Amino acid sequence: MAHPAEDVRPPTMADVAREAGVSHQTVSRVLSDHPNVRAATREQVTLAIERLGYRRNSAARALVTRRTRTLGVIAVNTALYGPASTLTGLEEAAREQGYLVSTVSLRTGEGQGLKDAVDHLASWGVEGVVAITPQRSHVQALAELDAPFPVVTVEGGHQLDLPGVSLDQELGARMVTEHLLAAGHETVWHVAGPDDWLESEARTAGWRTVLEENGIRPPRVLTGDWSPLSGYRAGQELAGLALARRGATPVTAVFVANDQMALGVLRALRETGIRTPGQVAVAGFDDIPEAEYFPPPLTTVRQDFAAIGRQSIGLLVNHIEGRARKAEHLLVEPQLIMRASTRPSNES
Amino acid sequence: MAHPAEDVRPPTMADVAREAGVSHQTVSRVLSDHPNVRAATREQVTLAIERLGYRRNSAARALVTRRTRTLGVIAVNTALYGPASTLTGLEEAAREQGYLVSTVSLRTGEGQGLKDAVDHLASWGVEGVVAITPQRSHVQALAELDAPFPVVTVEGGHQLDLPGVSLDQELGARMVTEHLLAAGHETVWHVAGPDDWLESEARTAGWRTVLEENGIRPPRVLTGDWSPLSGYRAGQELAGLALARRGATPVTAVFVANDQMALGVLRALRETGIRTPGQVAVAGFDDIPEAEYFPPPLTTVRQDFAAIGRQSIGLLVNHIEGRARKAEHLLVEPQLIMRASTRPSNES
DNA sequence: CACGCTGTTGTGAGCGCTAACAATCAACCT
DNA sequence: AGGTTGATTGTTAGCGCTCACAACAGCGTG
Repeated sequence: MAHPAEDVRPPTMADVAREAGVSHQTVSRVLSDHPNVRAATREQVTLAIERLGYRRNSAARALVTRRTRTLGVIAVNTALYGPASTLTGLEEAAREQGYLVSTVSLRTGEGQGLKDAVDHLASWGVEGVVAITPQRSHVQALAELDAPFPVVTVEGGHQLDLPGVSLDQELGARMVTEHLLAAGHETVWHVAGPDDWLESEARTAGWRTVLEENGIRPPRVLTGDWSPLSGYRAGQELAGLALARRGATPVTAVFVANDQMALGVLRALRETGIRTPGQVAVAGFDDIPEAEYFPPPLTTVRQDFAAIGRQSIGLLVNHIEGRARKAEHLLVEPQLIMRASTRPSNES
Repeated sequence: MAHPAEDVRPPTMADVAREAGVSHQTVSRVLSDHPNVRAATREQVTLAIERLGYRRNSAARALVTRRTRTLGVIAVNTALYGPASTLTGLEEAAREQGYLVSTVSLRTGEGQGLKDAVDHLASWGVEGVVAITPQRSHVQALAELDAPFPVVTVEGGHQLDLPGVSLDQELGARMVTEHLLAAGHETVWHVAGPDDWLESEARTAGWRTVLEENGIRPPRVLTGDWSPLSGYRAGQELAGLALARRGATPVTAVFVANDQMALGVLRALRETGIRTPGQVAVAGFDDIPEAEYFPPPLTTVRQDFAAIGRQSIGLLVNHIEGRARKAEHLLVEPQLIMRASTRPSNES
């Protein structure tokens, strides 16, 4: 294996053909599992391939077939647990289907960034893109961009005619809220995520619906930005309300729109001397790995990110290969994880 | 099959050439910013490109230049905060340099998975790979794989002759340990990460060195697996030791090898009625976004993931473009973030 | 004016592969 | 036997691009 020159080119199909004593076309047939090749020939070729360490040149292949077998993923905020997990799911599913996946992470979706990302991917000839862009404005921008390939959204809502996959956020919120009401709470307060986010809207909607179904007038919604800090601030406000006790609606249960904010709420309550769940029950959303170790362990809603990834890729590939035409929208079921933070206790 | 319009092929360089009234070669020159093109001609071509919505075919380009301008990333455990953040940094840096980045996430690095990942990327003709494989066995396996392209490791240590970038884990551990000793603690206990991990080893080494430098015999090391649960277990053991009080080495300060385990330790201490930092000070490593909202806010070590990503890509590109030959190893400086969990209090 | 130079443009070949078609041969039928 | 079939293999022509080189203009120089 002495490499005298660095420039030794990798073997080509012609090299293999020569080595096996057949034509390059036969080599091609073996590689693409064409049925009409004699077993003996096939073996010759396979052996030659192995001897030379041959590997098909994907660029040449792409050039002639006009298929790059490459998918793009555009994601915002990839360091967060949710997007990161979805990414993993996407990537695995795509690899199984024989696609290469290329990711573009945006810090936070400025409109220009999105366009650049699409451009970047387009210039590499991706055949389709999955966009994890959970803000309404992004989905809007994406729809208007009119990309030259199919686009599937994750958590992109279904108001526009882009196909997509989402967790049933509303159902998740309903489950939490119902769980809290069932535990005997008179009402449930809510710390929502930022306005523009579709997940945020759906969770708030689910919460509101359940309250209204039970004839309860929903209390004022507090709003955060998903960060622990914003949760902390909301928690301080809630703590104030809980202690004041003169308002018509007592604060004994809070549904926080994600686990990180819930962490902040818990801290604020603790600092104010309010016991959880004794005086105020708290629930979150996402089930991040830390949630089980929060003080106290957090009741939350788990998302099956792997399933979301698999379904998105499935949908995208269907579009690419022309098996789907319309803007289908799939929902994945969430799962309620009950932990100590909403456990009914002996205290009032 | 009634898609008459679906089959319109994207415009080629020849189309642009015809539109602009020049040869395809001139178009190519404009596209690659060749200096010897008359300004007027250049404008003609640019206009034609715009009119037709032309885009260079990357496959054809790759075929003739033998450069795919694609990089691979192999990462284990991408849903964790650290790897996910590094990934973002890598991806941005690569895009800036005009490379496409394709990620392969492995659940947890079985040897076969690694080989498959390299194969997958190789079959797409990546020009180099960044591997975020922080376990010694992975790096070993990677070195033995002898990939047909340069490989740069992140947190891969420098004992093998693979170039790489790492945070100066040992320095980080030293900073924490010194900080705790300076606060007056007689000794510092340590909850380490799993054995095979290089980060784990380096953090333990840094801690041990500082103790020895100060003439303190390091207490027994507890070991976890990075998860909050394992930290919780270690915390229970430490709580037992702290309360027993008959051992020669008092438990008043603990350096936990990552924040998630520290969360578990904190919970165990709290449940046993031990106050933090009053009775036992606790420090972590990573500075995950939640750390600031732990009970109490956690002293920890912050890593500059963006810098790590940028440097890895820089190193890799240098190797690809032949500007670097030897297995250089870069270190990134950590930053100590001091919070309440190690704040000296009035109690002894 | 012949010569070389530089700047600008065009021509032709070929990267490594697949798709379409042609060629060959054995087997089978009437 | 002659023709038809089907399986197997080879031949040829590009895919869209870049590279090497040729061609030609305009210019200054001896």
